[in-house]
Amino acid sequence: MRHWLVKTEPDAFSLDDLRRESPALWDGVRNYQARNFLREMQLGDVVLIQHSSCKVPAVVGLAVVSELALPDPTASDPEHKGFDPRQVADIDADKPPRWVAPRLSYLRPLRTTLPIARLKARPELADSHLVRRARLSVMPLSESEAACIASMAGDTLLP
DNA sequence: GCCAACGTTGGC
DNA sequence: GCCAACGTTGGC
Repeated sequence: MRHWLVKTEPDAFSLDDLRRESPALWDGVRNYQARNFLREMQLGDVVLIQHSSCKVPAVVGLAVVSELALPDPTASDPEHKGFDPRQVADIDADKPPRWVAPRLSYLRPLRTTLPIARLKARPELADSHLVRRARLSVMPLSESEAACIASMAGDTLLP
């Protein structure tokens, strides 16, 4: 079982929104590295939800992968902001879909929410994607990184 | 295939 | 709202 971290803007879709709408399609990702990570997600993997672009950016809660990544329907919808005609071309050509979305099911809030500033201060996380890769919205956590976050949050990070 | 211009993300 | 750190686009 792997651990992942995903970012979401709470004004658009918060942890509470996920709780109300669980399970939810995690759509709208339009970055190739993030897309590759979405493809790697396995059923039962635990996903840390991080609020971004808000007053206190922080890891706030947990979800679990409840359906493997499927073609992101918002990418084939011309009415949608995330529309990408190449998605339609890929599907028509029987190629793997360019953009995908897994389904995530709400788990719980973290016992202690963890502001990004606190995470960035930890030497154990200095080499993590979170610290090293600006703007990446989907990333894996190593076991040791997950263990560090678990201990900071007073949470097992288990489903 | 290089790279300058441009657009976006997201912490601060 | 600023701006650094990116990723993408398109002319050449």
